[in-house]
Amino acid sequence: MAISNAAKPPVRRLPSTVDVARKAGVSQTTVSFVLNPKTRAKVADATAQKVLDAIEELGYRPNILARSLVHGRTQTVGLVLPYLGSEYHAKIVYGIRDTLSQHGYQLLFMNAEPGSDAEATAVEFLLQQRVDAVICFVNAVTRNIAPDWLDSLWRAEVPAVVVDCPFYSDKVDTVVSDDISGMRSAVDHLYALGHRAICYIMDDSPAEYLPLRSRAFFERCAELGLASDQLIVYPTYASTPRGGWQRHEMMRVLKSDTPPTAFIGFNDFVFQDFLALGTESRPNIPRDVSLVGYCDSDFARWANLTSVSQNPSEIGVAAASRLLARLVDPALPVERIEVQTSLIVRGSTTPPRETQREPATN
Amino acid sequence: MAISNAAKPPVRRLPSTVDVARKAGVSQTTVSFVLNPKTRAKVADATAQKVLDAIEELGYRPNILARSLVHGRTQTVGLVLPYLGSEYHAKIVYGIRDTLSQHGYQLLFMNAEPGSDAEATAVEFLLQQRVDAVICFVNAVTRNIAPDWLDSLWRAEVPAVVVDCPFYSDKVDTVVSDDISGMRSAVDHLYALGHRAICYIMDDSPAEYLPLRSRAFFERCAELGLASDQLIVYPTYASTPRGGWQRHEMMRVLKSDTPPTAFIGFNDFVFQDFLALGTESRPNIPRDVSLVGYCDSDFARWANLTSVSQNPSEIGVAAASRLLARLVDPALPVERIEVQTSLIVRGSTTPPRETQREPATN
DNA sequence: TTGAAAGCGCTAACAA
DNA sequence: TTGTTAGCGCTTTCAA
Repeated sequence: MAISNAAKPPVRRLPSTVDVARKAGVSQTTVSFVLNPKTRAKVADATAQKVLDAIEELGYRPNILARSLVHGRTQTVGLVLPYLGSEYHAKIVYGIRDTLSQHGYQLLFMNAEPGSDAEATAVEFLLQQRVDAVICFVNAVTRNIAPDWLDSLWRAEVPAVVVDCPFYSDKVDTVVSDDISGMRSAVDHLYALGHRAICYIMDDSPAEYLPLRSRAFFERCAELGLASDQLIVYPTYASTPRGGWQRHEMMRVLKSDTPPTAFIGFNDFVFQDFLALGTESRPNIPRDVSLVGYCDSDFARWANLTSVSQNPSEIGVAAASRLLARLVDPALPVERIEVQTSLIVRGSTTPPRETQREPATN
Repeated sequence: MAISNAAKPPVRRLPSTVDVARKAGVSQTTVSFVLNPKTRAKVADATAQKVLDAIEELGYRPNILARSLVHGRTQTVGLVLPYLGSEYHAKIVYGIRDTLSQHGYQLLFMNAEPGSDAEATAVEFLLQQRVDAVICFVNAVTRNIAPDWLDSLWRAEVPAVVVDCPFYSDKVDTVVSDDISGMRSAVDHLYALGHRAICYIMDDSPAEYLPLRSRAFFERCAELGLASDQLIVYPTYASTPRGGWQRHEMMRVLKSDTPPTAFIGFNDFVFQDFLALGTESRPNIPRDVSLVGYCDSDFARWANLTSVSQNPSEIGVAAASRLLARLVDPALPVERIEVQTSLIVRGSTTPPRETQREPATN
């Protein structure tokens, strides 16, 4: 507070078109004409050169704020990003950024913890900045509950797309990964290899908000007649478990009466400490046990882990494309776009050992 | 006028203070007074309520662009971020964001590949957006060569801080990690444990642009009388090597005539495939060989890897603080701020095996 | 080919 | 307590 009061620096006015015009001995209009490619031809070359010289001398730089004020458009799309360090989100954003920039839009991000007040503030700030459209992530942390800012977004009638939205919305376009077929492909892959006892490592979402992919695991197991009672619940939200916790849990399950021959993780990282461990004390992968992750992270690539890719880049492209379409025609009906997953088969999956053939199917 | 309105594309003008004023039956000034906390008291409650009702009814939302145009300040800091998926950069940005928001500044990001045209465009765009200050990263990919936009930043006389700047700049404040003492702490740690043959895994920067931490490795080895001819050069820039490449190189070195008893990596990730491997074929960590990484990434935490932390959050705080200081006093002398590293000792380092004691010191 | 002038939405003297 | 008015920097008719 003291600082914001003290922060009263002398407002240094930057050079404007008026300054440039005066220096070049022309009118403000002429300067504007020179600056705008569409009107550049209206000005004689000699005059234009004088203007350009003045611009150079003064270090003039157009003020987009003023331009946007006149045009009523900013050629800018706002994006609220919950996580900066996430490969998955990064790839989505790259897809968005590249698609938008090809169409002359700049992508402006803000970052805020998912579910925080700052997140709502960020959306509001972007709206007040008059971005032409907004892209947001609705994160799992929000527990499938539509945040308030989703409503203000809708009332603002600004073209918007929500990515990763776990719940259905009839107010705003959503782009999501096809979690269900993604998980089915993982189960089916193991089933085809001969596995009949699969342990699922899931996150600790409350049962009523179970992510689609978890629900899909149980459904597919039921359809195939597989037991799905071997489970590890990973405390994502409560607290990050100590290194070694995950390994310990997996070893415990493997030593049980009905040991699984394969694990499926709700993401790749649940296998991290299991794989990083000095191998004396853990089974061989994939000879003793098969592993399937979810996310197709860099880690999966390094660890040679079979994993379900959500094709995040395509998610980004889909989101941006939808936005561009709605920018052209705001009356488009609300849509839910599902992006297909791909199973990336690597070295962590193989048929189960012969010895475990008999008592497998339940 | 009516004609030009009809001819125009359907630019939907959002409600403005004029609309609110008309609806509330007051003047534009009154609306402005109600909106601004500092002048709110000037307006009678009854009048204010009429204004607020009108705002609610119209779905009015202030236009920051216009406000900024008047004030000449945007209360916004622009940030160009080269990598979105990097934990390290994320932690820096969180530090920046939190510090700035405490002082009433919003952080607006743009993202662009380091060294690309888009990066220069992003800086220029932010400047044209009239952000009050700019923070950039100068990445190693730029090969220690000052990018052109650094110069335009300087000429714009906008308060700016460059983070991770590998070269010295007398034009702009820089905040960097103390790479030299960071690497020295890694070498010293191993030396104190008794290691006398250390293999360094470095990136493939050309010799003349060697990162400080690599230079520091060789210098410290020389000071301690350690051989430093065992090297693995990791092709960061050329192409990401296939999984297993790194492990293969490390095994090769370990089977040489003068095997090292420890490795230091120029980051944590060079050890990833070595650690993820089915352990039959690799030595035990730390019994057979010690490992020290650099970055203190999540991976290091999982893998129980000793690593040098650059304290990225502190880097962010330092950068933001410096920016705030310069915002108050633009005449501050240019500074290079070094943030201290911390050696995080974990389970990957231990004294070398007895058998290798004799021929160690060269 | 160039210039004058009217706004875009908002703020802040200055009046009333 | 409220209103009038003059800009902030730019674009864009319309006129010269």
